[in-house]
This record gives sequence, C-alpha cells and structure tokens, in this order.
Amino acid sequence: MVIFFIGTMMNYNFNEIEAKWQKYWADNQTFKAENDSEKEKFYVLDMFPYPSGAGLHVGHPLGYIASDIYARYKRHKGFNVLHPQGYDSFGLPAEQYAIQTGQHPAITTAANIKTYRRQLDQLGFSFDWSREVRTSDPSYYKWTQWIFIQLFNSWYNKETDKAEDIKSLIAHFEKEGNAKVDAVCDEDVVEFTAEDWDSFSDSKKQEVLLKYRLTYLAESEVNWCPALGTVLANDEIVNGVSERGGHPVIRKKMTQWSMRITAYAQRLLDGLQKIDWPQPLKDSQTNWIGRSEGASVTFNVIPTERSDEEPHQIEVFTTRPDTIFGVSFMTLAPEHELVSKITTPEQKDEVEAYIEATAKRSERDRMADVKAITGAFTGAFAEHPFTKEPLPIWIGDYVLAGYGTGAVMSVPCGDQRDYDYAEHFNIPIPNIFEGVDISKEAFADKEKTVIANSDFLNGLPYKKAVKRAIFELEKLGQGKGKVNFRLRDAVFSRQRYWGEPFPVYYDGNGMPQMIEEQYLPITLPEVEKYLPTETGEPPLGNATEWAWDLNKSEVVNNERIDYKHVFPLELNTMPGWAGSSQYFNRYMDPHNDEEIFSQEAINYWQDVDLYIGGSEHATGHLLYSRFWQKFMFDKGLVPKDEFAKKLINQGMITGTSAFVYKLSLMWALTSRHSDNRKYLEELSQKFPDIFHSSELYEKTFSDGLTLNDLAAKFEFPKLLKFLSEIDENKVNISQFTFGEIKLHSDVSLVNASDELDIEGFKKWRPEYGDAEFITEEDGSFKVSREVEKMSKSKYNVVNPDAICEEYGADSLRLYEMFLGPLEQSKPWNTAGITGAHSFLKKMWRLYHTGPNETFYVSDNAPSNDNLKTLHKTIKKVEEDIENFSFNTSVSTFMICVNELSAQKCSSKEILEPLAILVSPYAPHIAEELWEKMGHSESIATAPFPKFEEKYLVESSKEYPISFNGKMRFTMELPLDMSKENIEAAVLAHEKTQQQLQGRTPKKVIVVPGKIVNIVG
RNA sequence: GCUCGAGUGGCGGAACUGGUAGACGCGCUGGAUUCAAAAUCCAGUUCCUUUGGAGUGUGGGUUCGAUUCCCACCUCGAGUACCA
Repeated sequence: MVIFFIGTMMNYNFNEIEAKWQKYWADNQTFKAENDSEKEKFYVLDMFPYPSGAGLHVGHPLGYIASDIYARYKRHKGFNVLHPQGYDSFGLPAEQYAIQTGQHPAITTAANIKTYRRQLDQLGFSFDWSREVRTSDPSYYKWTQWIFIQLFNSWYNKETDKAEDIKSLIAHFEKEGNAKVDAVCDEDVVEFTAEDWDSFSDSKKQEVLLKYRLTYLAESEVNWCPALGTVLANDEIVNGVSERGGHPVIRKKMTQWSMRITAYAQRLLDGLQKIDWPQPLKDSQTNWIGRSEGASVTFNVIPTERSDEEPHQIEVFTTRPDTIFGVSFMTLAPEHELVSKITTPEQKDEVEAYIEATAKRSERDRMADVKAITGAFTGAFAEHPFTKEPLPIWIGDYVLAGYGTGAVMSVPCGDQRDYDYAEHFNIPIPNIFEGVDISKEAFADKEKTVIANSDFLNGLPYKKAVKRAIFELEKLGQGKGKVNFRLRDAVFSRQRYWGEPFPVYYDGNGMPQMIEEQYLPITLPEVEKYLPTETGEPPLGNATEWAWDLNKSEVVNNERIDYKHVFPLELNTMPGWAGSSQYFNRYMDPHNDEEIFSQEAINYWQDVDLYIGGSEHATGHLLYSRFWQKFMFDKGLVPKDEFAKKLINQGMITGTSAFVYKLSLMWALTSRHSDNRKYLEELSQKFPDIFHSSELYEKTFSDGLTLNDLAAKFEFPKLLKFLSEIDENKVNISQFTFGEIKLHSDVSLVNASDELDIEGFKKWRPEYGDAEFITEEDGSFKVSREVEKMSKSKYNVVNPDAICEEYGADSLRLYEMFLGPLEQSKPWNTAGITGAHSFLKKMWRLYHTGPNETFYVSDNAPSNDNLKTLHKTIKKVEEDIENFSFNTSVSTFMICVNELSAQKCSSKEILEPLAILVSPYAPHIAEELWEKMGHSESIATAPFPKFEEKYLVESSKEYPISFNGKMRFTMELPLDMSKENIEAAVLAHEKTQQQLQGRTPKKVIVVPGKIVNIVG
C-alpha cells in the first residue's frame, strides 16, 4: 500500500510536469519554424522512421534524442531551427499484413503512425509537427511522381557534365544525328544521322530516346526474389539472400524501370570530399561506386577457315594494361553474347553443358565455392594486338557478366585467379616480370613491378608501363584509357502494391508515356487482393480501375482500354527508396500544392546542416538521395548539390538478455543405457522443472552431484516422486549427471542486482508455475547476463513507455545520452537509469531548499565557488554539444549539481543559467523550473549562458610530481612561480629525497602549469 | 581475402594538441535513518606480496614522460567480396 502525504507535493513529480509541458509546446506551437526569419537558419534532420507495428523500443529514439538536444541547443544559440519529423510509410510489412488479413495497408499504417506519434510525443521532442510528411500520402507522392517525370524528361550530357532537358537532345538529333552526342546512355545505341532521325517513326524516336533518358525502361537482368514476388536492388540483398526475410534471390531477365545513377558515378564520388560524413560511410560509398582506372582493349577474334561470319571483337577492361604481353588467353563470362557466335562446332557440346551448369547455380552457390575452378574452351582464338599470337578463348564463371565488359584478358602471371585458371586447364603462364618467381603464385604487387619480355615495355615500372601501353594501343586503334565503375544503374520497379504508382501509361506500341504533371498525383487504386495476379502480373494487375483516359485526363475502368484514348497504366510501383530520396527538401515547404517546394523556401533553408541516422543506409538511401539531389541541382531546383553537410550515424543500442538455468538429466551412453534409450528419453521428459541460480551450477551440480544427493539435499516432493518411480532394472540411477538448459527470461523480471522475481517469472511462464527454484545462500535467485541484439524472441526488448511511466522522459533522455558515445553501439541496462533519475531529483532539490522543500531561489549574489562551478559547466557543456559528446555533458551536469548542492547555492544568478544548460537534455524539468523562477515564456529560446574565463582563473596549481614519468605525489605551488623556483621547491621536498634515495637527478623537466618530472 | 573501426576496473564508460589513468554513473561492501522495507544520506571500491609496487589486448620503438604517436602481432565488431 502506498501512502501519500499531503504537503510533500514539492517532490519532483515528473509525470505531471512532463504532461504539462508537452501540452504547452503543442498548444503554443513552440517549435514551429518559419520560412522567413532574421535569424540564421539551422536544419536538424532525423532519418524518418518506417512505422512498424511493433512500436518503438528504447534503442530507436537514441538518434532522435541527440538531434533534439542539438536542435534545442541551436535555438538557445539564436538560430531559426528547422527540426521536422515524418514517416517513411510505404513498405513491405504493411503489405504482407494486408496479404494475410485483407486489412488495407493504409489502415495498418495509419494505426502504426498513431502509436509512433504518441511514443515520440511522450519523449518531449521539439519537432515541428506542422511540417509532417508521409511518403504514402498522395499529396506527398505527387512530388515523388513529379521527380520521376523530370528524370524521364532528362538525359545526361557528358560534355556539360550535367543532366539536361531531353529537348536539347532531340535538337542535337535533328541537327546532326547522334554521332557527336556525348551522353550517358544504353550500350546498344546505334549511330544515326539527322536524316535517319527525321525518317524514324514517332515510336522509333521514342525507343531511341528511352536509351538516353535518366529513368528508362529496359530489359535487364534483375535480382528476382520468388518468395517476395518482387525484384530487389543490389543493396537489398545481403549475402545472396533478401535483406528482408532472408529468401533466395535468382537472376532473371525482366523489363523494368531503371535509374541512370551511373551517370553520376564520378560526381557522387567527388562530392564525398566536401561533406562531413563519417569516414566508414564514405568508404562504403566509395567501395560501392568502385571506380577503377585502366584501359579498354579490343581483341580481334581470328575467323575460322570456313566462317563466312563477320569478324568479331572482344572488348575487355583491364586495370593492368602494362601486363598486356603476359596475356596467354581470354576468358568470357558464360553469359557473354559472343560465346554462342564464336564457339566452334567441336566445342559446342562442352560449352553448352557448361553454360547450363552455371545458369543453374544460384548466386549463393557461386559465392559459397569461389575456389572451384570451372570453365570450358570455346575453340576460338583471339589475336594479340601486338604480337599477333593466337590466344585461346575460354569461358569461366569467375568472370562476371555484370562487371566491366563481361570479358577479361587473362594474365596468369599477374592475377591469381587467371593463374589458378591457367594452371587448372594447363594454359601457359608466361612471365613478364623482371626478377620475380612465378612458379608458385601470381605476382600482383604494382609498386615492385618491372616489366620484362614485353617488347617496348621492357624495363619500365608499373606506372610508366601503363602509360606507354595505352599510348601504343591507341596508336593501333585497339584500346584507350578508361575509367570503369562497379556501380550499376538502379532498378526502380517493384512488383508490389504498397508503393508509389508510376505516372505512366503505355501506348499502342507498348511505349511508356508520362501523364502530364498537372494531373498528378495518380493515386494508388483499390484492389481486391494484394497478391500478384494469376497471370503473374504485379498486384496492381488486380485493379479494375487502372487505365488512363487521355481525353478526360483521369483514371478510368480497364474495360474502356482501346489504345486510342484510353490506355493501360503501369502495374509496377516504385521502390522503398523513392519516397525517402527527396523528403528532406519537401519539409521546407510541405504543404505546397503548386510546386515541390517554393524557391523562397529552398533558398532560405538551403540544405540539411545536421543529419542523424543509422549506418545501414550507407549504400541505399544515402546514395540515392545524393543522386536525386545532384539531378535536382542540375535542373536548377536546389542551390546545393549535396543535401546534408554533416551526418552522424548513431550506434545501435543492444539488449542485455537475462538467462535462467533449468536442470536437465544426462547420462553416459553405456551399452545398457543404449538399449533403454527410449525409456531414458521418457525419463528426461518427466524430470521435474528445477531452476538454479546462475552461479550455482559450477559450485554444485557439475561436480558429480548425484540424483540421490540432490533429492536428499532439497527434498523437492516432485523430485522424490520422480526418483521413486524410476525402474532401476532399466537404468542405473547413479550414472545420471546433470546438464543445464539455458532459457531467456524477460528482462523486466530482473532487478539491478540480477535477481529474478520468481513469482513474476512463474506468472509469465505458467508452464513453470510449480517449478522449484534453487537459490543462493542469501535467498536470491540470480540470472546471468549477455549482450544481444534487442529482439522480441530474446525477451530483452525494453519499451520506452514503461520507462517514461516509472522514471520520466527526462530521465530516459539523459540516460540514453549517458550510456556512451553517440556513434558507438552499447548495451542497454535499465538498472542504470536510477543514476540519471536521481540526478534529476537532486537537481530538483537544489531549487527546493525552502521550508518543507518548497521552491526557493534567492537574489543573493553568487559566491566565487558558485560562479566557478557554473562557468566550468558552461564551457564543458558547450564544447560537448559542439562535438556531439553528449555522454560527457551528462556527467558534467551531475558534477555541477553535486557541487552546487554542497555549496548550498540558491542564487538565481546561478540557477537560471543552469536551467538553460540542462534544457536541451531534460527540457521538461527545465521548463518547470524556469517557470517557477518567474518566466512566462518558454525556456526554448532563452539565450545560452555566456562562458566567462575570468571565473576560472586560479592562482595556484596542485603540481603532480613524477619520477621517470610516474606520478608519486603532488605539491601545491603558485602558478606564477618561475621554472627555477619550481625546480628548487620540488627538489627541497622531503618526498623527493625519499624517492631519489640519495641519487642525484639527471634532469628535471618543469612544464609550468602542468607537471614536474624528475629523471634519475 | 580486402577496407574501416574498436580493445581501459565486476559493468557502461572518462582522460584537451603526449603531461596526476579509471571522471561520472551502475553494481558491490560497510554505516546512518527506519519496527521493517523502499527512498535518502555518508564512507569505501583497478590489482598485488601495501612505509611500497604493477597496471590501459600482446611485443617492440620514439620521448624526460605514451591509453594517446610509430611498427609488428592477437582478439572482437562493421562493411564488402571471383571487380579483371
């Protein structure tokens, strides 16, 4: 029973205070940001969440708390702060739930968003909710569709190195064909003249243009995930299986929308230089883009005698043109288009069998045994560009169709894979390196390379040889210097329901047409079923109202499709990253129905100053967003070609799982026992549930304790009964030993000392309701702890709702920051929150030193100690926030409050600035105290206290005196004392003499204000 | 394999450009208060053979002085992978 005493209401009643201020902020729109202001702007952004059905756990808000602290700090510093929040609300889970239950994803999503909002609100974030966006909202995805259209209507001009309107390309074509156009385009474009262009049909023109557009429809090999019924982007595949669900992925040819992100490869790489993002993230983008410099080399295939075929050429990319004389064969990917054309009749069977075998192997198999060397000889030969020697052409699956040209010039002496292949198939391995033994392995050290046996390259080191080789190849017209990227164009179609529909219909020729911008958004149609259709079409194939009427400019019933003015609409939807690639700009002007955002808004807010979110988006969202931003920059829509100046990856908060141990029966498998195996298993099934405290096993059971001993020691009735029922004719009781079964316990049943609430455990797990618990000597039952990822199945998920209820949002915010450095992953342990919570209580008490702990703040002048404590806190906290070292400022607050309490400080001159300092971290208590100190306005924009050095000036210093670098004692000396006097004073000290034990010091180092070190 | 990042008490973690290693908090131990518990307060808490000594993953190096800089190695984590 809890008894409340009236009259002690001055206690820190966090629940009441927090509710009060959350309501105040909402009612007063305290954090609403204006698009015009005299103040300097500052844009603090969080990666918006996908609203999952599970709600938030304590790990999720970590980044939000950090960004909120920074946003609040910047407001105190006088900035106009934009700190919005929204939802990335299209996605797979809602759709799969819909497939299972028939519940419309929009309904599930809305419900989840409601939960998220409640959970976010209770943490006291200073979001400007008036700017909320949801990617699944038609008023938002209208603009996602709009950008798609802009991309469709653009091409990439390499000459100007930017995206341009497709009209300028058409103008080129009309004037001079495509010969002089330097564009990023499909590889299979054929040259045509202005006259050719003029003679093309409309449909043919469209077909040609599609090869140049920044978003284009192409039959491409995609990652198809049969289990999910959709294609996946490369970054959605992890270890050969789908990131979501872990389903197998196969390669499949499909007609899909793609984004020509490769056009931006170099700029995406260069842009990394000027943004302040974590190095590991930049590294992984750099890797993903995968720039490599080298040369493309053309090898002529030697025609066979009887061939009437046209001469073939093999183009390869190599980073080592310097090793051109080391080529002893060519290898093509099995999928290479030339394979079927050049294979000789004698080799046909072997080659086809090999191709079939490799096609069957999944990505995963292929990755699993990379060591197996397989391949086949095509029977054809290519001619070496310089020596004119014939080079056998092989195929092998170590050459990837998707990288470079899908063909390599094999230099076994310089590349280990070529070496292994050559060795396996008995192909010669000529050595072209000076003074290197290649009898065991290939030699790939560029730095130490000196070329030999290579005609004009002899004696040259790597770099010079590369240059010379390219020069000679160019002279021959059989090669040139080339930069190759690993980055592929991004597949943009998904066979899903819950995503943005494309603003696209198909004309009678099957050519895609854009719907005019003024008719956007094209809203997602209703469907009966969320599964693919029986004919294998995407879910939108189930829609009956999904045709575009060109006359009426509206979506109409499919029955009216006539390919004259009513056309079928695109059935795919956009991928998850579509909506998240532009949301940060939309926040600047989220309700604008005329434009994606006004020029005034974008010119005021410019770009994101601080972006906080997880590192898992390194090669997905963060790369695609940079791509779209650069595109929008080219179009003159945004003033910056990088959208976020600074980015921080918050670390993951892991869980601290709790384990209980249950005894199990074990036996040695003697021959007698193996006969009675069944009976033994029966016994172990029947063995009563006995749990033991975590440390007892080693002490008690592992050490040969028998079943009889156990029964005698504890006299558990069920155990005694079990024993009495054992048929000793079948088994020998003395041969039983004990094992232990480790089970997760819910972490909420465990206290700070790792003691389990046994009754709670029994209630939680009714099947163990009558289990026995062997406790420690003091009667406690201890669990063991392990750090694991937070997950439902591990019963280590901690819900912020419960924490807020028990300790308050301010405690939670402080504690999450206090756990450790923001960017580091660290385990959650609820026990520790009492430290943060009692700090807040202590701070509350500092302002409540009146009679009966009533509020009391005086106008008394502060003491020097008060001022010193305050100003060193200001200094440290300011530095910490600027450095995102939030954990250390929490300890600074603790020290500050401890000191001021000891000093019995009640001076308003100290306590007012202290409230502001704490306010970014624990805003509710700060507002409450601020109000009590007589302010009628929110603390949110109160100016940050100004640090003044003069309060920290000291006249003396406690010098550490060290001997050979080891500190042995300290000595208080005036700070203005000269080096000589310090040395003299230290040497005169009795402890110095003691340390030296009669030796004369060789040297005395005096660093004034720091340290004294005596050597000797 | 390659590329990053990290190794400090029982635990989370502090330590500015090299200058008193272990701040702050949890936990633990003892005490005060209480009929008792919770809460609160006070003291202690790296280790050891304790008038002293050792100690920041291991081994070297630079330095008057190294958790910090350099080299090699070990362990863990993240990303990536037949990339020509």
